[in-house]
Amino acid sequence: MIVSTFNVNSVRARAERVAGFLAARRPDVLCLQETKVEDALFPHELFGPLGWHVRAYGQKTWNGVAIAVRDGLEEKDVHCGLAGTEEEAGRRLIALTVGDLRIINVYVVNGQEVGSAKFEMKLRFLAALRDFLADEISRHEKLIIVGDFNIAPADLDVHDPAHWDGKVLCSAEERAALTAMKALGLGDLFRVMHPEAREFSWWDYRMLGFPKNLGLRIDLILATAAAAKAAQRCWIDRDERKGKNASDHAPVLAEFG
Amino acid sequence: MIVSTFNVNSVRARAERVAGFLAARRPDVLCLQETKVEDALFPHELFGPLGWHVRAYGQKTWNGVAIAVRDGLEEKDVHCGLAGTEEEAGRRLIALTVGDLRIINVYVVNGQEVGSAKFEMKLRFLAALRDFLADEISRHEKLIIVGDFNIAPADLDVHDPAHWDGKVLCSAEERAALTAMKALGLGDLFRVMHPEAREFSWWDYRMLGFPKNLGLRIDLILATAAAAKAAQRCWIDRDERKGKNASDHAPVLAEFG
DNA sequence: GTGGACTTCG
DNA sequence: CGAAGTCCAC
Repeated sequence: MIVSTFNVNSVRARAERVAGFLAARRPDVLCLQETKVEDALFPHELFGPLGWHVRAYGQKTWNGVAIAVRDGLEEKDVHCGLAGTEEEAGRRLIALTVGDLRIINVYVVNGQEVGSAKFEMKLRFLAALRDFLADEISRHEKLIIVGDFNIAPADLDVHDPAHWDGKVLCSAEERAALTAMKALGLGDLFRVMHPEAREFSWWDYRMLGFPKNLGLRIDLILATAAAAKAAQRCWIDRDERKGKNASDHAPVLAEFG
Repeated sequence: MIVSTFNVNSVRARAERVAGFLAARRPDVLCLQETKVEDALFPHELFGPLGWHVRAYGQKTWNGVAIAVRDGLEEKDVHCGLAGTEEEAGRRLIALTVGDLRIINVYVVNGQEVGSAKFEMKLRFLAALRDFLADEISRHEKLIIVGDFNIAPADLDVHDPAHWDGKVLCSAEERAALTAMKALGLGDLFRVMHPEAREFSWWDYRMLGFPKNLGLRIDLILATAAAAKAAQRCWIDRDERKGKNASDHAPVLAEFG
């Protein structure tokens, strides 16, 4: 089974790209972030004819997550929202179970700048996410949490560590919050499988970020030991960031046996 | 020689449509209205590779006219602007000569509503245009003035004359102003060649105007006797209004021998 | 640099 | 309905 995470930066603006990705990679489960659309307007007509059905949890303008599940597979225990964070942070989490795999899809708040009010909000969000995860892990042995974490775990995940040192997405506090989540028993699947690879999943639209490969790896798949044991591959589909009308993120994929 | 007039409703938003039109119809001269772009940002890169060069006279957001001339043909006596109208009406006129044919390209003000301040401004614009034309005609025997006149000359040019009776684009005052221009010795080429045809060149984007054919013929080619004598055909390219990303106007074309 | 919301205009 | 501007976020 292939699970993918993809921050699409508007599912409506990215319609053809997402359709092309589904047709080319045929993930069994596709977790989307930054759908930027309220549920009533979610473009189900994009997914249905291709053979996927979608659980969406979105809002106007910002944020929004969704999970597309390939027809034939059945999802259960769908859960929307991260309690206590939504008033200030919006709709950023959806979870469901396919077979014996619990899948949590999250869009972590960006945090704008270290020390800002939004940065404090990000830390609160990460604390709430850790608590939520602890509970989920206690009830699901085989679990993954995927999405845009807006944190580059280590210097190897940054094109220019000196330039990014201490900045938002790379600060010690954010990395500590991610470490606290991993301490619940989660492994960073791409890094486990590629201990030395300097690959990225996000490149700023500005300043020729992608052509110059000025990227960060902030889109992650964290897996419990039971899920990681089943994992066969984990890779970043860098090609999806190429060309016109691309998102600023590339999808990350993992195959489970 | 084929001359065409086309209100593109933004030359940048219409880039692919305009390129397709040039490739398909290969007009020697293409007069554009509502380019909606200042000259420094005019998309010359759209025309150059296809084999046309452009004289533009535009502004931000509104109005703007341009003339594309096929490479190999040379334009002279380029004239921009209609004196005395620009402060209130913006950039709406450009003229040039190709061979012995004087070509004036105009985007007449819309006028919003009969009796409004903008309607009075439209009448002032039409008066200034008449004076300008009188002078041009005195100096150029073979002359055409093409563009979006925002006037349907007669009831035959209106899908529902009763509904439009007296309204802006169809009022007696506007039609009288057009008649005054024609009185300088200009013929409405499409009407001269198709005395009975009920064809339109503009359909409102709203209320399914095109699917229901709720159109008006407001895009005209007026020709002096010498120019009309050389005219072989005049037609409206209604197909260009079809499909996605179309302008609300169709191009009008004329072939001169 | 790209997207969405809102406003203005036709 | 669909342009472009302004504003805001990332």
